Amino acid sequence: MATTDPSRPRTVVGEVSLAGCSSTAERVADVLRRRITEGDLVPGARLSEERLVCELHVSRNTLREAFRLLAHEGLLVHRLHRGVFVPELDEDDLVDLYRLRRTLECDVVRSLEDVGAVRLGPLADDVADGETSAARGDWIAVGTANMRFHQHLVGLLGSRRVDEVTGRLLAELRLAFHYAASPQRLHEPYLARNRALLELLTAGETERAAKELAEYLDDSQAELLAAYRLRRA
Amino acid sequence: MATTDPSRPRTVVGEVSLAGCSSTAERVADVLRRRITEGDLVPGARLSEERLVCELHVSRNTLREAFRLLAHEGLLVHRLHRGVFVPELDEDDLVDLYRLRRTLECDVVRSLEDVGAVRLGPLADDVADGETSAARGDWIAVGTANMRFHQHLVGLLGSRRVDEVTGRLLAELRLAFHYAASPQRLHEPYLARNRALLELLTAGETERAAKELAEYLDDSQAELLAAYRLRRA
DNA sequence: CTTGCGGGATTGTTGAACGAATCTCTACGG
DNA sequence: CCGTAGAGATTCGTTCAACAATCCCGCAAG
Repeated sequence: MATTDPSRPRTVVGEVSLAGCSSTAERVADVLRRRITEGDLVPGARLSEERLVCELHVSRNTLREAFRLLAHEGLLVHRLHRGVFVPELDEDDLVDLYRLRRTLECDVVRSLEDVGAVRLGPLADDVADGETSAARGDWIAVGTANMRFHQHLVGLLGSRRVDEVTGRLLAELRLAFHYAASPQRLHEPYLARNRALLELLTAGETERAAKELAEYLDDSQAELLAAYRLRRA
Repeated sequence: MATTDPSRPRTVVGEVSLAGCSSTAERVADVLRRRITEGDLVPGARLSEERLVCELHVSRNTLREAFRLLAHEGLLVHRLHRGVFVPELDEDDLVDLYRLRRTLECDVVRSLEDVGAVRLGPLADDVADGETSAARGDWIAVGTANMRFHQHLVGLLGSRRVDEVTGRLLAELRLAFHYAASPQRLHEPYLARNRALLELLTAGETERAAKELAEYLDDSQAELLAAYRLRRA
C-alpha cells in the first residue's frame, strides 16, 4: 500500500475480529454471510466489487477471495465477467434441496442408536432457544434456532462431510425463506414438531422419529412452495 | 503486466485452452486437478505458490483462486499461513466417505422408477469403457471409468446438488486409491459388478439393485481399508 | 532433552494498472 | 414507432510488486 496512507485497513472489517486465527477474507465472508442470511442482501442482488471494497476497507483481491468462500457455500453465484449475485432459488431448486435434506436427515436419524442424553443436549438447547425467541416475537431468531436444531441433529452422526453438506444445504435453503411473506407462519408450526422429534429421540424411537421427520420435511416443503406460488400472483 | 514482457502468459497454461469461456483460474485448476487425480501429486504434498507461478505462468492471485476452486472440491486443503496440501485421508475419512456415498447412491437407485433405456446409455458406455481399458491393462483408466459410472448413476436422479456432492465425494475418494498397491486388484472385481448392476437397472429391479449396490460398496470399502492397513505394516 | 530465540522462507494482503467483456444509451435505418 | 448497431462507460479478469504477518528450522542456553 502507499506509504502515505494514514488509514489502517486491516482491522476494521465491520465489527470485531472474530475467533482468533481467521484470515481477512474469512472475516469479510462472515460479514457478507450475515447480510445475506439476515435478508440485508436479497436474492438476485448483485454485489459490486468496487462498492464493497470501499465499504469493508479491504482490497479487491481479498474481497474476491471472500466471494469464492461464499460461492462455495452456495450463498453467492459467480457469473463470468458479470460479477457475483445472491442466488435466486426457483421451485425446482426448492424441491432439489428438500430432497437431499430428506435423504440425509432421515438417514442420520434412522442409523442412530442409543443416543445418550448428553449428546441430545445441544438439540434441547436449540428447541428452548426457538421457544423463547418465539415468545419475544423474534421470528428470524426462531428460524436461526431451527437451522441449528437440524444442524445439530445431523451432527449426531459424527460425520464431517455430512455436516458440511448439511451446512451448505441449510444456508442455501435459508435464502428461500425470504420469499415467505410471514416468517411467523413459516416457522411457528415447527417449534412443537422439533420438541416432539426431540422426545422421540430421547425415547430412542429412531424409526418413528425418522417417519415423523420425513412428514415434517414434506410439510415444510409444501409450505414454502405455497409461499412461492402466492408470491408469483 | 510490464509492457516490455515479450511472453504471452495468457494462453500457455499447460496445454490447450479448454472449452470456450473458462477463466484462467479454472484452466489452472484443471491442470492441477489432473496432476492430483493421476497421482502426480501425492497425498501430503505441499503445493508451493512460487514454484507453480513459474511453472504455469500465471500470477499468484490467479493461482490462489485455482487453489480455492480445488479446495472446494476437496482435492486440496488450505492451512492458514502454511499453504495448500493434497489431503491425506485416514481410515476414518474413508469410512466417512463411504458412508455418505452409500446413503446417496442407494437412495438414488431406490427412488428410480421406469428408467428408460436411453437414460442408461451413458452407464452402458462407462461399463464398456472400463472393460476395454482393462483389456489394455490401463487400470487408471478403469478407475476413471468406474468413477464416471457412479457419477452417471447418481445423475439419473437429475438433482444438481446431489450430482455436485457426489462429484466432490468421488474426487476425494480417488485420493485414497493411491494408497492401494495394486490398481488392478482394486478395480478389477467391479467391472463385472458394474455390469450386473446395469442389468438390474435395465430390468427395472431397483430394490435388488440397491441391495447389490450396498454390498458392493461395503466390499469396496473393506478392500480399501485392507490396503491401508497393509501399507502401515 | 527441552526451551527460547533469531533469521530465512512462505503466505497474507494491499494498491495500482491494463486488457477484455458486458452493459447502457444514443442514433440510425427499416 | 420499433428494433438494432455502434460508441462509450462500467465492471470484471489478471498481472505485478511491495510489505506485513506468520511459520519453520537451526542453534544456543538452561
